[in-house]
Amino acid sequence: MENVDIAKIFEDIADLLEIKKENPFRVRSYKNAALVIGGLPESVRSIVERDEKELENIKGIGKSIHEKIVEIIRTGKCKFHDELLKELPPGLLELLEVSGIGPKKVQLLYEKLGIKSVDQLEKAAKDGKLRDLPHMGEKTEEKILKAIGELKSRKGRFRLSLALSYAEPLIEYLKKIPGVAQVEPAGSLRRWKDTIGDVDILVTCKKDAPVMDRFVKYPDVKEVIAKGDTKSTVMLRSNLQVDVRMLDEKSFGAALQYFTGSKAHNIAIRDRAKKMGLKISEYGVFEEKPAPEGFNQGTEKWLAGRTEEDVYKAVGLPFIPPELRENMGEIEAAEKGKLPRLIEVHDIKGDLHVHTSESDGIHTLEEMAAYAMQKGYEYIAVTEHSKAVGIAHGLDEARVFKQIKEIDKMNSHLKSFKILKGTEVDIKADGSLDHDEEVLKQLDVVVGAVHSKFNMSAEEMTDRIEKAMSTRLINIIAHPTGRIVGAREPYPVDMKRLMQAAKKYNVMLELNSYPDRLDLNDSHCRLARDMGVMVTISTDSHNRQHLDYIRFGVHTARRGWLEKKDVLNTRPLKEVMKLLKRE
DNA sequence: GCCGTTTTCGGCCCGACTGTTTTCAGTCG
Repeated sequence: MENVDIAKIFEDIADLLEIKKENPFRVRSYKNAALVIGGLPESVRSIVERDEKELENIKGIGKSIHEKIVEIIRTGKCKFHDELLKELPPGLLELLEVSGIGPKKVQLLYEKLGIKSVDQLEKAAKDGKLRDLPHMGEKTEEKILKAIGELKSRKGRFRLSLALSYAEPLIEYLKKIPGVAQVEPAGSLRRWKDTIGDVDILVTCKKDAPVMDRFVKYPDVKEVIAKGDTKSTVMLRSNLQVDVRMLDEKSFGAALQYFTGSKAHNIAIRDRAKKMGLKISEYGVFEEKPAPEGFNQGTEKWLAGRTEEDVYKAVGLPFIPPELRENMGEIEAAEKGKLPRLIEVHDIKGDLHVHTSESDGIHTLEEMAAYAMQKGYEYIAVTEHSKAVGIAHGLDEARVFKQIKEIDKMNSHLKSFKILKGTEVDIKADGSLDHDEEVLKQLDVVVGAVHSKFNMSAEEMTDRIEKAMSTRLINIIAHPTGRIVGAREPYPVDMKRLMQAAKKYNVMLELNSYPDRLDLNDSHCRLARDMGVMVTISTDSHNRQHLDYIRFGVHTARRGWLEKKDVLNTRPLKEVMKLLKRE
């Protein structure tokens, strides 16, 4: 029972209570609890196992939800949840996934027509039975049918890199519309989350700029979902939904802050404002003045909203970088002036995990090095697979020696750039390494990685990796959780114990920037930071363009509050060599 | 159901768009 599973139970409870027309604030409590639990860096299970009382310190979790969490951890079930599901058919929850259908409509459909599944809803809409219900007509039927079709074809969220590949050209297109001043993406895209639900773009422009007309005519638009004067929504051919909002310059910062989220962060900021007698909306920060005698409505005075800095300043805070806005301690840190000085993409001085055509890459050593130099790097480490990874043409010892010679020769011609000799040595099932000690000792950097038997238990897998580290031949553990998006779930590993071992054996953890590999996430980064384990951000490049993926890794590190000093490859070559000092 | 430097009771974030109305309810973000 992981955090996501527990969060899902509370989400279900909230939805079911809402359908039952329960107290909306009670509903919100469960929704909020789901949000909080989903965003925790540590598994609730381990918190409960360590000390149940620690749950009391988590904001948004009170007595009742606390008890339910413990119940879920102990028994794997929640009685209250089960009872609600007995009372209402589980299919009702599925109905909520149809866009345009909320709890009120679900309730109505169930009560009047006995609809309790998406299929039944589809049939009723096709038969024209919905139009007799209040607030529903023919158009509603059409909309519902369309939404059901989309739900059925929907593939879930978009990987950040994919969403960016659609969003960035659209942003350029919007910038070219006459009269447009500013165009900024907001939402989870701006927070650089691993996956994106939809894209929010904010625009300021001259009064008569034809933003909405042009936007809905963007060549990649498949369907216009809504078109208004200040807000429009379209579906791109890729099934990525995009919202564009037009704003006054005066409120651009407030809107950017509001639409960047996260929801939890904004609620906390608004709450803070309220306590200061202020109101924050997407239009700005307002001072609320009480109603004068004889009037029942007070007035409000606009205070700020032009920039995000102004908004934060109005509530007594410094600017908080979007990547931190998760209500995970950033507001408290900002209050105390203790926000991290986050790592930047340009801090990266080299890449310590790249492949060439010698194993399973497509570009040669020369080509990879040339591209890295062009990026302004000081060094790269060539880290080919070892022989156990046959599918990747892993190198045996003889080929490693051959590559060492080749690199020495190239380095002798290079001045301000160095190619480091390395390997991505396979950690075999018993924890032994796939290269002899003699070979490994001749290399500048040894990256260790698991490529087989992913179905071990967390205990076994952690033992396996720890044993490999205990040889003291490894500098870096690559893809410590092994996740490949869309291809393989992460393998289980006890991350805390792994980090303790990393500290003991002076090993660093790799944050893989490759977009398919979200294997070291922001929570892991925070854990590494708290435990004093150094991280390296690498691309695991298999062609030279992959070196540009470094920005994804850097932003994951930013979400994990990492600073320049926490990351090995922000350091100049000399320091890196010192830190890699191999005995 | 949660929370508290005005409160252990009485609040709880706010506005646009749509489709249905004829002044508004529901949904969404």
